Amino acid sequence: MLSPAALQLSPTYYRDNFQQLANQAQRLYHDLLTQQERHWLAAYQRLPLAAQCLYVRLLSRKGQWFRRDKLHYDEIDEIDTAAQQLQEAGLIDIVTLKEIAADDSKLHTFNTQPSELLALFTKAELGQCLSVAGWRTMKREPLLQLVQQQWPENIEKLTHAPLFWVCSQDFLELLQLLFFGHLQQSLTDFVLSDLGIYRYEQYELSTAQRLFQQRQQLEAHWQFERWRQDLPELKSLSADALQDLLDSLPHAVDTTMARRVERIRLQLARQLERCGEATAALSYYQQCQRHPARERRLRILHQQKDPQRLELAQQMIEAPWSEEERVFTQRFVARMKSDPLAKMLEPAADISQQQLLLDEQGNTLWRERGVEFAALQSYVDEHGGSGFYIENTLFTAVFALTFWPVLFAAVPGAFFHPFQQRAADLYEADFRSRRQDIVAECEAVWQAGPDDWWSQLQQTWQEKNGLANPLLHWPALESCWQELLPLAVQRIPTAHWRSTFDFLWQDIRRHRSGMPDLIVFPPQGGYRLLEVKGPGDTLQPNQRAWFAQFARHDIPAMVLQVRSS
DNA sequence: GGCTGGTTAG
DNA sequence: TTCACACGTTCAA
DNA sequence: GAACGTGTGTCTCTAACCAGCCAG
Ligand SMILES: [Mn+2]
Ligand SMILES: [Mn+2]
Repeated sequence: MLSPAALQLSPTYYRDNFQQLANQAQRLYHDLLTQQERHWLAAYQRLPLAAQCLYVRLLSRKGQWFRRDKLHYDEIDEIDTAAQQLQEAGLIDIVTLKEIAADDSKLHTFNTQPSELLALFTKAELGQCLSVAGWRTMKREPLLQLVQQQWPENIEKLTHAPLFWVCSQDFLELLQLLFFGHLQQSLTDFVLSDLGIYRYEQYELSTAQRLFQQRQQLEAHWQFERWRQDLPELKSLSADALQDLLDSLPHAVDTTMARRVERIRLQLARQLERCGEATAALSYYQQCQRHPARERRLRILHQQKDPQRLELAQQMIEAPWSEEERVFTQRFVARMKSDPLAKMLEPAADISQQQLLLDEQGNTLWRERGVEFAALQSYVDEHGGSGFYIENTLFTAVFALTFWPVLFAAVPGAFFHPFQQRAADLYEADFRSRRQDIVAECEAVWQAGPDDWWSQLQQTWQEKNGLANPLLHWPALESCWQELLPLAVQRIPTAHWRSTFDFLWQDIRRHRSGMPDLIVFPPQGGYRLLEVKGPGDTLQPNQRAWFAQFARHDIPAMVLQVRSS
């Protein structure tokens, strides 16, 4: 394990990171940039180091106004010189409150509200400098109201020090978008990685394929990502507001954007349903081609006794979009009381259940560490052997370690910046087929036999330990891995591994969750998966999908109904 | 003077 | 940018 | 019983710093 203290950043780390963003944009996307953007980048690149540093410091802070007298950076000796150079390069403006107060047009030029400038000062400064009677007892809000009313009278008394105005946050945003492909990651990711807080696989970056080919595509993404970022809490929105948002969703310009737009369309439509507008939601669900759009539609149509429900149900039975949808449809249609449809259903696989009564000690464990640990201890006490509380972690981990080279293979477009925890297309349907050769190599290892496979797993576990991977929760397994892995490899038959891996391959995104809580290894050999359920809990849809899969492949899984005695 | 939430930094 | 559980409410059968 | 909403704990990167607020 790397200790964070051992990793030191350069004094100008933030500028160096920004430099990487700028360089990549200029190298890969020069032809997609506007004249203004090119000039901006060129102006930045011509600056001396100290000015670049000051600029990036300011750019990465909130707001566009800064007080000179509040800026202190150890690594920038002459802030005023640097600021002067930035002004000459046209990257910032330097202005005093006196100048702003004297010229009405200044606020307009700087696209600024008085409140943005007042935000630079504390309550005490506002009250004392502007001689507001009784400011000490006022809250900040009413004080601001008062001061704004007398704007611009006397405001120069707040400070004689210059103010810096930085307007090009948009450009930084553009660089982020070009580098990461979205706006969720930022310069912070460089730091966290350099500090060793996040550690990423050293995959090979894809240079052949750009994220954006045309300015129009770039603009569409930019606008959408910004819109997405500013989206308010859905819960706070009225039905009308939701409909407006739904109607203003953009047309996607590529499959990536289409996926993101549709995800939001589903969320908005679902929220619209919660507002009691089920009928309106129907038409939005109809535009969606992914789960749970048809599930929601079928529920609504059924509730409204709409005749169309039969046709929809039939389509869903015949060609489900996902295992979760298939499992839902099978159960739901059974309750729809439609003879023709009922004939189309698969025979329902029964899920074996067992009761588990907890003693006094078990009840204590339940309260203190959760129902799963209580069930685990009680079961192992009674039946002997050993057991582990693993939920999704064991199977996704063994899968990820077995196919590690596949997950991080350098396929065109899969990796385009150094801070990805997964390939861009990991959750796409053709992920596996695009890497078929490497899949075959990895399968050869695990099918070579338990010993070869086991040592390969151990080696990858050691080698990759701690590297970011959505299928691997390292800390959760750390304490039990050495004990658990040999048992798992010996006791779980190859055929079961195969069907489990196949199921994961089928839909990595959805099938990474829903696996049972416990795995137990009885003294007489074999293994068993146990899903623990307290009194008020039943199988979730994704858990049903896994249990259906277990039934198809004779994998020993059951539900443990836990009751306290 | 303690508590809290937002911002900044590495 | 999670995942799962517990608990309470509502609704329909 | 089914479906749903909500709160909770787990996970969250962490710590310093600052302003605002309020109880005493
Ligand atoms: Mn669970
Ligand atoms: Mn459970």
